[in-house]
Amino acid sequence: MATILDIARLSGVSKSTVSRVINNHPHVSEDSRKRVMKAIEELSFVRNARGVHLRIKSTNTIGVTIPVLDHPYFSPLVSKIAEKCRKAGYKIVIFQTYYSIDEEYEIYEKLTENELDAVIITHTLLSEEEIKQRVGDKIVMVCNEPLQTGCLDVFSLNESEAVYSATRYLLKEGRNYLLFCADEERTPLQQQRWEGFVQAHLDLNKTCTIQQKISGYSTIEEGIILGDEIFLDKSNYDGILAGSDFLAVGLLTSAKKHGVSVPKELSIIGFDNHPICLTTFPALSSIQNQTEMMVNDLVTCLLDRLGQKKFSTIRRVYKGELIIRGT
Amino acid sequence: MATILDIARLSGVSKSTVSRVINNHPHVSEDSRKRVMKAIEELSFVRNARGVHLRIKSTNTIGVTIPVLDHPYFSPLVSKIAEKCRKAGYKIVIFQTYYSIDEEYEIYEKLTENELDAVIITHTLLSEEEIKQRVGDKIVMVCNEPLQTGCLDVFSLNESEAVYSATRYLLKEGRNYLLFCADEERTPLQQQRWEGFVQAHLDLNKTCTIQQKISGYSTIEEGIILGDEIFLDKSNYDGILAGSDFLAVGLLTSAKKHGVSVPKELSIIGFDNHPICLTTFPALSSIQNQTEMMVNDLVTCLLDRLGQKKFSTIRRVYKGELIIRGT
DNA sequence: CTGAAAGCGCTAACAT
DNA sequence: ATGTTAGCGCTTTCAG
Repeated sequence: MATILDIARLSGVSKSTVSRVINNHPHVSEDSRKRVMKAIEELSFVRNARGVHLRIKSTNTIGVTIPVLDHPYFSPLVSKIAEKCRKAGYKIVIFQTYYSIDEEYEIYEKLTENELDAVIITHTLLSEEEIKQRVGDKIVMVCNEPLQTGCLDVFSLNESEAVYSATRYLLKEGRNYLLFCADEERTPLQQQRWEGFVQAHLDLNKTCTIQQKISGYSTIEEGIILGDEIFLDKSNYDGILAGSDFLAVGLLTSAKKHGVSVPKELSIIGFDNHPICLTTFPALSSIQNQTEMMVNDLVTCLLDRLGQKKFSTIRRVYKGELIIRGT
Repeated sequence: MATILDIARLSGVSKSTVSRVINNHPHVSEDSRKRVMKAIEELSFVRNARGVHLRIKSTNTIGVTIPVLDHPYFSPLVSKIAEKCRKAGYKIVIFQTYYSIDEEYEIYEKLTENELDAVIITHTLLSEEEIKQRVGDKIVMVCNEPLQTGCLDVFSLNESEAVYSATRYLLKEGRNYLLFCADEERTPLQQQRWEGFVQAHLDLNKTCTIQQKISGYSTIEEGIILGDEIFLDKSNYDGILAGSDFLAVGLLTSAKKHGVSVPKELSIIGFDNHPICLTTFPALSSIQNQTEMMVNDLVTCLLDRLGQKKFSTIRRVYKGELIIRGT
């Protein structure tokens, strides 16, 4: 592996000049430049990023977390974030956390150890305070997870309101015994959703117990499995709030199999308004959120932070919209 | 930001000893260790990875490419790869290529510039030779893309055979005019699939023209759009080989909408055997591949390469299986 | 068990 | 326009 020193020697100039050429600095004679380029070619030199990073104290890289790569909601979300950051000239790398605290720790470590210039987290099992304490004055931005202590910049959706309106809708439609399905119940997001669910019941003078909540299901397969359990003994649920559209589709598939008629006997509402909603019969009702705007604002804010602008932490919440289709 | 020098000074030892403590080296007195730990605590020191990387000439990081994050086939695939590598003690980072050659170049650059110890590519628009020429003796492994010139280690699926058997099946069932849908037709993978399609026709003495091939569709939405075009003017296709299950589901949705009866008038076969196959009515026929085994073998091989073992390039192909359901 | 010293590859004042 | 020099933060011989 040739280094700039090798290039310098071969082309008869100094390291500095080589560096100038590599980085397209002005004030290099055409002659020197040519000789350097030739040497680079000959030795097939490539810059060693490790040296650069140490020297310039930056890696121009932003980390983005995702619970698991293969996720119908988070994949498109992170994809959007990534695209925006790239356009702003940053390299972006994606980390899976597997809903694990230890994985999260590792990412914050990468940040504090300077492998990353900033990280964007799309979900977390930690409190804002703990994150803040771990990363100090390094930049971390929260996307999608509704944290609210103001330690970090957070851009999130109004989860409780979305669920509230969906729940209220179902109850007003005459549904009496609803099931609430959470994905990973430990996150603040899921807690907010549950609160919306409970609040809607309260406001309409309906009772609602913790029995109506079930956690840990999110995929199509899991929806089918869960449905097979629920519908086998002819449950008395007449409405389900699924934590994701995929889960909802799995439930719907199972309901059909067990002869439960949707929406006659059972109503189902999904989450995220994924295109899959259009493929079922009847088409799946769902909740759509303004993720696009959320991502735009977040990245704008991030760039300001990276540009050393000073301002107090930002917290912005985006509204959801209930989309009623056939289920 | 405190450095080991600060720690050394505060604890009254040398940089070397601090380094030994940080890295859990033996031969450090209990006393020194304690003083160093105390200083680390006091100054809330964290190691700067940039210095480490430069010094140890490694980042312990493996890059994995994915065309786009939000992809029903690649997401689970990359997820599996990532998990295996992590278990082997490597950090892994994921890069989106957006089916763009320039993005690919950037990743190879990261490899040659030593930001990465190895990269695994799950698809490519380049030839093996060009990749090899760009990365030299750095490690790049190919997963899923059926390259065959032997410059690199490649682990791939037998795409042509899978499509061949599906096509043959449809033709034998009496279907006469099939449509072949490719995702991104420039890749070798898609070319192999097309070859399988053509070969099956040849072997059964059927004609087949380039008109029967269509490219650039892969999502549910695109399936619906494509279906809306095809079924509007009552096409005479009586069978479709969709490049992915999601595309197939979109097509199926559109077919229903236009009153095209499946499987009576039209047969559809998807690809990848995603759980979504179970959610349609009739359930979607598809092609299942041995991705699990492919990933295992690939990572094993990668670890050998990283462990400096010498052996000539490996090329392994895994068989697919046609799964006939209702469509 | 510990410290001194060299050096990984690069950039950027500063001087000329 | 170019070279000299210092140094980013760390690990690792080598000597003691």
